[in-house]
Amino acid sequence: MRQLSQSHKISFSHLLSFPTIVTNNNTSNMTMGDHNNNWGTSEFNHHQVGLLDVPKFKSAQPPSLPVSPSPASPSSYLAFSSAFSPSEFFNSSLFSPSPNIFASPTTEALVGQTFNWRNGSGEEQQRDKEDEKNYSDFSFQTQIQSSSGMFQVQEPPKKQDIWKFNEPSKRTDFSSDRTATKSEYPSIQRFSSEMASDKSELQSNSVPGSSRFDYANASQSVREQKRSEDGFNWRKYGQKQVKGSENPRSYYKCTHPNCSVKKKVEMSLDGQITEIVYKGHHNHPKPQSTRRTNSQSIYQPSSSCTNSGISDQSVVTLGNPQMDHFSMQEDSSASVGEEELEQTSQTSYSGGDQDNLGPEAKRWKGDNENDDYSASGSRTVREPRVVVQTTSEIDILDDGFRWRKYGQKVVKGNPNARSYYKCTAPGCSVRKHVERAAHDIKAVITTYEGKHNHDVPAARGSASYNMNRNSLNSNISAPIRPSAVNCYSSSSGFKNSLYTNTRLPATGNQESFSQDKFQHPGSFGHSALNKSMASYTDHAPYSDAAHSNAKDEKKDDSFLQSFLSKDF
DNA sequence: TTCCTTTGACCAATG
DNA sequence: ACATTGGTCAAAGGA
Repeated sequence: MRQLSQSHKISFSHLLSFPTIVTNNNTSNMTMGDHNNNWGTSEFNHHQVGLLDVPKFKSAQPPSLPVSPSPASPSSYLAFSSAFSPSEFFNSSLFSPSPNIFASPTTEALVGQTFNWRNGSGEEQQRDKEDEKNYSDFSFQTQIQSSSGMFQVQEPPKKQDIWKFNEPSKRTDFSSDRTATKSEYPSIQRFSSEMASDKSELQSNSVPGSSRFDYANASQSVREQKRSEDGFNWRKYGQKQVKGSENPRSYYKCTHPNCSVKKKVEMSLDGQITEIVYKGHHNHPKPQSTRRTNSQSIYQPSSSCTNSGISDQSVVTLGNPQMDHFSMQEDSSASVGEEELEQTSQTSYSGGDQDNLGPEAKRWKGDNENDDYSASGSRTVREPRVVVQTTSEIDILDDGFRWRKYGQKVVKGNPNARSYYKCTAPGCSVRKHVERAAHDIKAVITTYEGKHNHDVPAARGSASYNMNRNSLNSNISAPIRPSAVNCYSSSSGFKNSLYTNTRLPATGNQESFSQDKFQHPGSFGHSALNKSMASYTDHAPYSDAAHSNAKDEKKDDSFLQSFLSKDF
């Protein structure tokens, strides 16, 4: 582990000194034969590696949890504009994948983004409500690509009243050394909350180039820093190495008296929170935040950060530079008050098929079924009924289209969750799902269904956006644009493409359409950084995918319905 | 002194 | 009943 962590060590300046780290440094060493496929392969080593750490950490400290995000300014992170793509960086050999934190291969780089999110400080509930209507419009906008929010209405987890919040890419490591100090973690958490705490502050800080971090102010009181992004104070009471994951799991209790809310957090070795599971509901208001005055000092959001507010009921995932994943869930049944809707989760089942719950989840489920905690003796009386999940529209670098995640599940034969995405273009019913191959975490299987009825969207704000749109012709809008398409899934009609051993699915896919890319560079806001040499050899199957839209739509609906009703 | 994290040990749930 | 695994406790130590 430590060796692994060492391998991740890289200084921030070093990072910046390699702003155009070439993708696909690794060549595929996995053959499609592993899947009985003869698909074109491209290297894909997707992972959620924490990025860019600030050089503040205890040397030689093991990455015990909670690994503390360094108090780097988000702007430092956000400042990764087109000049530097973290995803590209991740493609470099400087990073190795974290096998167990492969949350979503489709949630790639989101750099230099602009956030719009709901504000959530307690005293601003009124404004929250006003903002609420805009909440669905929550969006990430990036200089390279953009994301807009989505809602995902999920049925309550079957036989499960825990909130499981999976944050595949909770944060970004700003430090070069993963061995961050514990005080840094709250910092990053605060970033999330503080981003939410005051829109005006953030906006005022949203000055281009203001990617400055006030380190002096970062070292404020420990207690303050220990407040999590959800606005509550937590006390860690345990840490455990769980099976099946190299990421240790930390257990936290709410420090408020008589409050038995717990959460467990899994964090990858590189410091990224890969999963947060909440249990119970707070029986108290969120602690009065004093961070507001500190927010600016702690983080000076860069220009790419604007803020429309984050609700206290939301959990902000400041993610992985490859993925900014904003997730929010609301417990419609919460009775403590809206302020108590802080518990959010993205149902992401880590394992098991039954109810999509792994043993671990079942344990907590069982606890909740009993409505009490054996340890604390206090009771949890509220259960989430309807979960509304807001996730950023996810821009998929790999194929140029924008995708919205609408589901995730673990399927038989593969412990890795399969992410389901739908093209966000209006009227476009193309879907795809992505999963990491069971046998090789470096391999990602992407399965497409349907045909895009639109051009490849260029990155919003991209100078070439219009050019791209104008230049794209119908031929370019070939059904789908994965790099490798192999076969139909007999059951779903999905078409499979397999990316293997590539750091980014993006590169492989894009490369597969390299000609398009060159002809229409605007199609890929980050294309300049893509130097993937992966080749795509077989487009033919796409013609098979060119079903009629009507057919696809029908299939979409049925699929989605069945999917949601069955698994969500 | 207080509060927190760390961490090994213990307990309980699960298969 | 047993082994495995996850969850929690609590002493020790740090900030």
